[in-house]
Amino acid sequence: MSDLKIHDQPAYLQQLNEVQRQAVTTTEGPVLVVAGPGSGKTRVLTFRIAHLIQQGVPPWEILALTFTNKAAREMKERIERVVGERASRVWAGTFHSIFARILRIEADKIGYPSDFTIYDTDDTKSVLGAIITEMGLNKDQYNVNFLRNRISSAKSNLITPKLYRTRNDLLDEDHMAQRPRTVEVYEKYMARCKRSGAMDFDDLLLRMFELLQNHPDVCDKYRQRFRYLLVDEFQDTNFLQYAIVRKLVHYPGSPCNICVVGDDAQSIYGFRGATIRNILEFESDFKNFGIKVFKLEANYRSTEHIVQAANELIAHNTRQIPKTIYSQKGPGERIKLIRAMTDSEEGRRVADTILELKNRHHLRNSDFAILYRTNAQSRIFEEHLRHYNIPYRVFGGMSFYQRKEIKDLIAYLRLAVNPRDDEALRRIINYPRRGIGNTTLDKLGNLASQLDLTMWEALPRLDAGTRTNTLLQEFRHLIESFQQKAAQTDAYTAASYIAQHSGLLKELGADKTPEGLQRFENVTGLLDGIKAFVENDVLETGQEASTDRSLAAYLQNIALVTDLDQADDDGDYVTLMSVHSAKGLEFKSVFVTGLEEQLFPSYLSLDSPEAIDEERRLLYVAITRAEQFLTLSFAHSRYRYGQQRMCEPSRFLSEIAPEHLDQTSPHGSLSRAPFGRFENRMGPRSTQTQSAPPRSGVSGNFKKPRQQTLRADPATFKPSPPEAIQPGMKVLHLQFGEGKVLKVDGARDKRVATVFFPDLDTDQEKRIMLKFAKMQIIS
DNA sequence: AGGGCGCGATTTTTT
DNA sequence: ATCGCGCCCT
Repeated sequence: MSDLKIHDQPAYLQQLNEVQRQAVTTTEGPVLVVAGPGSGKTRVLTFRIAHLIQQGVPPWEILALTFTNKAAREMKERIERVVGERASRVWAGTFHSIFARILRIEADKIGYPSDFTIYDTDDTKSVLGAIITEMGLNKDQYNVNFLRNRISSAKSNLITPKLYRTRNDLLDEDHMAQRPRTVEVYEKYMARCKRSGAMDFDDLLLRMFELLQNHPDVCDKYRQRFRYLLVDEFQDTNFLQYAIVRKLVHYPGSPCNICVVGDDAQSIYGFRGATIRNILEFESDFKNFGIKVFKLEANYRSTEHIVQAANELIAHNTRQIPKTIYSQKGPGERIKLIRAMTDSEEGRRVADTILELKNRHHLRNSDFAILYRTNAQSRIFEEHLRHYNIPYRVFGGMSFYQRKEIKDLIAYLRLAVNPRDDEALRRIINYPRRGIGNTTLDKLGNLASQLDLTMWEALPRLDAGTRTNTLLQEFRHLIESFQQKAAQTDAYTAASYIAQHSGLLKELGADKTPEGLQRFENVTGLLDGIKAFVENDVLETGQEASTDRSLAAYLQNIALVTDLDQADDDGDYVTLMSVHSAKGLEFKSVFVTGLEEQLFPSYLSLDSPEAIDEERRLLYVAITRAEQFLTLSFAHSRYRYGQQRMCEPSRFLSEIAPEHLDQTSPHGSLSRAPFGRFENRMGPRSTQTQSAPPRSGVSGNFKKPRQQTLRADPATFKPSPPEAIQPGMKVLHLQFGEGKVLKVDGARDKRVATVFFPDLDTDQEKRIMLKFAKMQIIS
């Protein structure tokens, strides 16, 4: 901050160090930002976008691609803080959601309906299962998980079925693996998805690439449109994602305003196709466009021992971008090492250490994270935390949207929007049971592939005997009535009609076991979420006003959302998660556990140097999550697969200089007094979504306002017509109480009022979409 | 059509 | 140990 011209600069630029500032203000031409952990990466990215807008770039000409919805949301929020509402016009989102949006617009050009269905991993496996059954293949040999991986990685490397056929190396591999017909499965799979009007996650990328490749006019349109392109976590991109990015910016005469931000040392998703080469070779790829490289090496997160240990560790990797991360926070404490005899002792001592640190440094539960390589390790920590009454929350595991009952209802909803969705149909044609058994289903499947139709289309042509025919016809009428509802009413009306008339609610309601009750609640929770989607009148930060409240719109919203995105951050609990899930997070105190050979590094990585390097990066990520206190732990024996096994300390431990480690026993006088309230999740393997109903995909924030004096009574509440609402008026909002209208902008359906609600304790200023507003004018 | 039993697998995971 | 799946029996 020694720049003399500092006072001439906008406030946001003054919050940056020299390198960061250059990375933000070098707006033209290709830029690579190598961002070490805790180096202010997100700040650079968001300020850069804000800066572009301040410089007069129209927000809609900026495309920012991320990997998670959470990252995209945070980015938009932070941009809005600098440039205000204009932020909502920036195209910021995940690769998948942005491309889905474009593909829906351009759907007709690639022979898809614009309301195409998005298949998740389960749907994909189910399609593959049907194909191998139909082809009469052995399902151990042609294992669906293998096939899914193989196809996914082919797509991620831009290998279409046609190209696959020409690739002798791949065909040979399949032959050697006794799976010579893999390419046929791949072809059939693609054809089926197309026929069903469905795309899987990889297709969203592949079809995007093909759209740009095969339609020069469309390609030009988006090249013109997105004059400025930014990519977050670039080290996690796969070949296909990079190919799309290149397509958009790498062409003769391109202004080539692309900025990629990432850290090769934090590339930990190689197993799902991410290729570290993208970032390593980015510089040479854009040399001709005059690329500038900025390295953010100042770490504002962690103390010196932690940063240096991380540096030493990662120095053992080959192939990396040279950089030296240095701490800005003083030496701090040494890294504690726990050597335990057993996994159970490890658990106990981690819990002990948490109590001790809480005591000595006045930390909150939420300042702690326990990280592990595999999710199976969480159980022991849970037991010990429970024993000490330390509240905790386990991340990972089954998400809300993966639960069977949720997927069942969603399958009905999907079918109502797109009856060609074979996977949805297969899932619910006989659930709840309506006498359409496997025999009939097989016949239907065979007929469909014979006629090259979807099952829905083949349904009326199937003759399965008088009795079954009647049942099938009833089913058709049922779905047709759902289709009608979906087309004519809003998402909630349609969904509750469907939940009721499909018999799903009745079926679930009949089960009075605790699990059955939970399932019923999950489904009603989903319906509540849909209701919130329909009634939602609050325009979230960075959101564009959208007035579509149809079932189709709802499904499009949830298809690319996980409930990890909506993890509520209130509550004081210790975080338990895998190292992978911890990426991007930070905690005052971090425990990295199970540092043993075969576990961390994983036994599956032992025979490949590249895989070991990725494990090392994984540990690098884990270590650099810690701000002040880092504890590493391992056990000499551990139960694995029901057997107690001896284990060796991880090789990675010896790669950290002993001077950073504090190996003295942490046990002085330890208070065993229980801290915190007992508020653990119910079961040992619970997830963070235990009881929380999902929030609407569009809006999120439904914090209940405090009960205050001026609260609307739903019984007497009469919403005023939206047209009547004008700036300066006092209004009563059904949810937020009394408020004052500050301004109204937008036109017709998209009118948005900015209202100040004094009764709320946070986010008092809300942007309310008047079309859906539940507000009554007081004066 | 559904329940029960036995066998095999079991890193990490956004979208 | 634990869970999911597939097969077989009722």
